[in-house]
Amino acid sequence: MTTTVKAAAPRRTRIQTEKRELILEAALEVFSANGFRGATIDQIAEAAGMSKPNLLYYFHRKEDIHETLIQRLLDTWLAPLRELDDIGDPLTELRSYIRRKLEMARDFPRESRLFANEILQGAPRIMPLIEGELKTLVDDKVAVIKGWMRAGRIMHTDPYHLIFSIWATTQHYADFDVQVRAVLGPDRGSDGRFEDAARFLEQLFIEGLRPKPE
Amino acid sequence: MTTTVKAAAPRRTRIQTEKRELILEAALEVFSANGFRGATIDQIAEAAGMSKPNLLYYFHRKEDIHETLIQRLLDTWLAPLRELDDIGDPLTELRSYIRRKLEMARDFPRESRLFANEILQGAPRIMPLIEGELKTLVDDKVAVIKGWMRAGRIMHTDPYHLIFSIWATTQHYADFDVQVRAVLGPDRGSDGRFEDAARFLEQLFIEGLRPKPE
DNA sequence: GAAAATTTTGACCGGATGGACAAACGTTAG
DNA sequence: CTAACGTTTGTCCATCCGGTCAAAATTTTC
Repeated sequence: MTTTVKAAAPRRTRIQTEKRELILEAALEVFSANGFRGATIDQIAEAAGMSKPNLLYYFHRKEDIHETLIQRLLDTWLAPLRELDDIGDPLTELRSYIRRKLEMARDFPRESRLFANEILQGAPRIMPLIEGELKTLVDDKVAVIKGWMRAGRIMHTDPYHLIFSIWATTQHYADFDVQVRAVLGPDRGSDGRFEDAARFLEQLFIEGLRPKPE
Repeated sequence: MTTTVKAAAPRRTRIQTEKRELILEAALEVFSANGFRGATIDQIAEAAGMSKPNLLYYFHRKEDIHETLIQRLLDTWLAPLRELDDIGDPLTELRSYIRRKLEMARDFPRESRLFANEILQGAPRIMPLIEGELKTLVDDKVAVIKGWMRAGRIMHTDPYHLIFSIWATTQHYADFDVQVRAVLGPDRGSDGRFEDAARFLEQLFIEGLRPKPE
């Protein structure tokens, strides 16, 4: 009963589960700040409060840590888009999608940067996921958006580029955080920045910039 | 006459000028694809068609190459924003700014990625430039945009976030190119992608998504 | 509480990488 | 022709880094 022939889930002790989690947390910090190549096992080990050989007891190779991290990431990352639903008002749906995505940039900036780092370098380690899972999901949601357009419920434009623009604008606040902060100055704290951004993006996507006739 | 007391521009032979240019071109390729840490002097030397010690004859340290590259980059990079002008129709001005910025993403993707890499890692090497030159320019243009808003010539929103959103959406096509390509599929070549993007962004920024009443 | 299994550590290895250097090789000016 | 200067190369070094290994320390199991 406890043994299966194929791909049994690795049996893990309490310590293994805890330590692996500790390592992944530390690795997220280090990878997102330095990229895969820029991060060293020693750095991760130190951030996790253990020796390098000890870390390598839990993850045999540096790449294994990275891979685990990325695999988890993508689920979290695509969750907001998965929620985009055909029922309800299209503009409201899109507005909430933008808000959710912006909240992810605020609450998980390290995950965003990890992803950005990976894509920037040509996605060497996650190309299959991009071409598979991600593309499928996008195609799916594009169909929904096209439906809205055909019904005249939102403007008629390119749905792919609409999704890209939402990704770009929201992730910008995580990936380019230092630049945003430097330009805005220290006046507004993190909360204020994201409030302003949310307000702005909502208006941009719904109304655009052309002034309404009185 | 040929000697000045302070900081004389380095006197360079013809060969030096040529070879330095060759190295910078090669380094742009390698740095933008691998990040600073991920790039090796050997790779750059090979891409430039010379031996490592020979390369080090022209640039003493890896960082020197990177620094030179980044310094040049910022000028090119901010040129489109510099052109944003108070004269002329605001919507037209913004439209051309977006188009120019998108053209830069298309024509100089390596520069875009070099910049993105640097910011992603916390801008360790160019923080002063961001807080100085870049911020000053942005503040300047924000004033212009605010004028337009006060005059009711464009919608009233946050001008800083407007600029961020233009940066984000346009640079996305350079920095996340592999993802964009993977999602769109191979149907449309580079030209088609950028045409579609330009059309979409123009509509988004000017009109937004809310359908016009008939 | 002893045997078995798991976890931790220190020492070590081989290859990559940034950089130094002196010697050799051109090139040019007098 | 040759001295001076600029350019190129082969060799070498120290450090870093990913990863191994055997032995010690600890925890779990019976």
